[in-house]
Amino acid sequence: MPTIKFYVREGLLPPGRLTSPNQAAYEETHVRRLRLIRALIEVGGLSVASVGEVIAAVDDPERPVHDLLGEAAERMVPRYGGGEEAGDGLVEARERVGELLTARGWRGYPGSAAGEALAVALAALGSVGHERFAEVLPAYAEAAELVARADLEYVGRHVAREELVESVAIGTVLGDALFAALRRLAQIDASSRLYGGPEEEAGDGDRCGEAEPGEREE
Amino acid sequence: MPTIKFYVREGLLPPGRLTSPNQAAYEETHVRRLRLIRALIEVGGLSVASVGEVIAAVDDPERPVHDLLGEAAERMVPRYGGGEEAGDGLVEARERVGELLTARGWRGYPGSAAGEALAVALAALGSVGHERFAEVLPAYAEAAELVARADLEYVGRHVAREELVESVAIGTVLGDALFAALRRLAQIDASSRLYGGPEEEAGDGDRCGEAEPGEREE
DNA sequence: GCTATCTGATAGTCCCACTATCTATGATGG
DNA sequence: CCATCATAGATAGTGGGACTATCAGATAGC
Repeated sequence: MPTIKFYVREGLLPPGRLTSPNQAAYEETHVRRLRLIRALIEVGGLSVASVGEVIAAVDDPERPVHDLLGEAAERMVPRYGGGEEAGDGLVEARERVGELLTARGWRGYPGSAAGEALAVALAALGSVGHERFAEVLPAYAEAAELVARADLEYVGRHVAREELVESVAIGTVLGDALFAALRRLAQIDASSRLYGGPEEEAGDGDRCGEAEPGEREE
Repeated sequence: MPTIKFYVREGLLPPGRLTSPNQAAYEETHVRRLRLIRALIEVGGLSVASVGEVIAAVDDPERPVHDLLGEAAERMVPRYGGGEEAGDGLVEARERVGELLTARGWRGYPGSAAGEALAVALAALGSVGHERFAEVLPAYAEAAELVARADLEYVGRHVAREELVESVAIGTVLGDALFAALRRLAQIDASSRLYGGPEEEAGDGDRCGEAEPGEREE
């Protein structure tokens, strides 16, 4: 409950309608909004400040439907402090990003947050000796297109106009987490298949015992 | 430089070989290790503590090649405090994860960190009114397989045995960032294509001006 | 009327990633 | 040889982020 007050203070959550100077009424939308906030923070790993930006975008009625998805997606590139010692392979990486965009026929400018994030990731890979990793970019891009198509299709099928921005925010952030987890699982499977034991690896979760969640206090 | 000392203290970086009580020699491996650390922290968004675990895994010579990939991948699920008020849709989500695993024929137990992460993400999506998002899981899973295959292929082609764990660590963490960026770009393209203007959107990065990196101090 | 509860505001706590200071030792160079 | 200076190692401090606790003041309900 004190956390809620905190979010209100931070502007993430609108204050409840005051029925009297000391009594506020919270409605359905508040609960919904709070769940959104928690999901973005806990699952998406966003900072409170980032959530604020997302919320602002969600609440802005001015957004044209066009580039709204892109814009919203744009706003939530989480990390990257900037890195002043850029030089490294960043310039090259940016070029590579540009090449990829044209090769794929993707609209979008390499200077966008997403493009820059890609360049940073590529540069980081290069700096640890994995410049060849760029070779798998086509496969990654293919997969990304697959996912993006699925996202769009889902949005078109199930999402009302007025919920568009919120859904994009959710899909972008939680989708990342979702896909990351799936990638992990697919990797586990693939590696077990390639290097692994004869056949059996799967089971009902014998080791580690992930079943008990109680591990943190609040 | 003080940061390096800090990492040494935290056990992320081995101390340099002392040539005399006040002079230490750092070699190639140190630089390499430092770059790995920075990449994991800055691009991968891992905490120092998580990096420590990854490093420990990388340095452990006991790991059998089998399940090493999976194990390493397992170790770096970043987020999720645990959440004691689990109940929600988590139980259902776990079931859904199990179904997905069997449907896909993926080896791996739903109770693994990755499986749990997936369940958490699904539950979060459900809690904000997007339970239908599960419908796109097959597409996501397909994409994840694509990516995982590309990863494995890359590893098989370019990575020596003794660098395996490190490469998996890098690939897992930086690959997430890479793919997230690509997904953003693909989404921007797809949405621009669907809702967007007539044809032109791409360009050479006119707005925002991402070119100047200098924004933080160190 | 009395108390328990809620609002809003202010201040404090805890954790994390660093960063600064301090001391002893030894390098460097005139 | 001796003064200056840099460095290793240890200890303590800083700053930011996300909460959390405390404190009036104002009812709501008994």
